[in-house]
Amino acid sequence: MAETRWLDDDEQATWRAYLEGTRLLIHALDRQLETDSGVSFADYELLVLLSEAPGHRLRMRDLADASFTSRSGVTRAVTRLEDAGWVRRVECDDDRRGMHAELTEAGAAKLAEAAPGHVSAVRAHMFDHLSEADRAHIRDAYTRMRAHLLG
Amino acid sequence: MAETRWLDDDEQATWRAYLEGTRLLIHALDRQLETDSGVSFADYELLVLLSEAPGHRLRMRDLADASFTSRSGVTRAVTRLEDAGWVRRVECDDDRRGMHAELTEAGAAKLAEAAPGHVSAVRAHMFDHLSEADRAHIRDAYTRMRAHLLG
DNA sequence: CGGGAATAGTTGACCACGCAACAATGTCGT
DNA sequence: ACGACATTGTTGCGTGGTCAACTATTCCCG
Repeated sequence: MAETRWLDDDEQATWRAYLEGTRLLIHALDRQLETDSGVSFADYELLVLLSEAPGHRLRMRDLADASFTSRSGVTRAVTRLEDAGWVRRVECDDDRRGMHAELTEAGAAKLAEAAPGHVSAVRAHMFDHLSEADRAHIRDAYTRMRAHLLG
Repeated sequence: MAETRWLDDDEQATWRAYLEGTRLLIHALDRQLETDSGVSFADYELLVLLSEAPGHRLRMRDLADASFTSRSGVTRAVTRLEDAGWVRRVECDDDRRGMHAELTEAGAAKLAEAAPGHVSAVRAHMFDHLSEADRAHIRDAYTRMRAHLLG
């Protein structure tokens, strides 16, 4: 085991700013969505994923993968969204184990209602503070990190 | 209400890469700490904060602020850490409402044991993928975002 | 084919966290 | 000095999440 290479001051500052900024950002977005539209950030993202899928539907499994959460988490989230009337479960006809989660009209409407405020908040809290160069570096860096972590 | 300015493709890509990369990163760090040292990432951060504080102790309130979590969260986390023997509660002598959370010897030892692996993971999953320029942009951008969100 | 292994989704048990309410204590203006 | 108000830490409650176990179904290889 080699000697540990600790973070220098600059790396420390980067790490802390990133962690704390991210925590504050997510919290702010969550509160904005919750108070303005009655949707949590996590649920909002599920609705977005469904809205982008062909036929506005996704297998439970794919929804779990796409949202980077566990399958049981998706099961419960979809039940929640179903109770709210924003999603319905549809059986697969080619796989009798399978279930689709499908966006309802009400779900699409809720998304349309919530989206503008959310996008504004993302701009106000993040993109408005980024230069073109900042954004390019962040995009490329996190794209690499994501690829590495998925590998 | 003005027309919503949606995210363009580049902003979308940035946002998704950042969100997903962050989620994967935190998850990876959490698992590394949990499996190698039996500490959650959240608890690890509390130990770090205490280790950096004068006298290895912090008021509950300050610990909550520094960790960006709620007070009740800190109360329960400290109870958890106390049960593990890594932290002890010490009454304030200048404020009878007050409580200090103080790092124990065992807590310091646990931190010393966990830190190298954690730092290695942070390097492997994040800093190794960042150029000097990437890091500078991320540091500055998130520092601004954090300041804005704290304002 | 047929049967073991893999996969889909759900559920139960458990844990972590936030909010609101609370008692205890401190602070401050008048 | 005293009463209104603020602050501290804890707790009950509700919510949301993971892991492991389970059933039902599908896959695949001998």
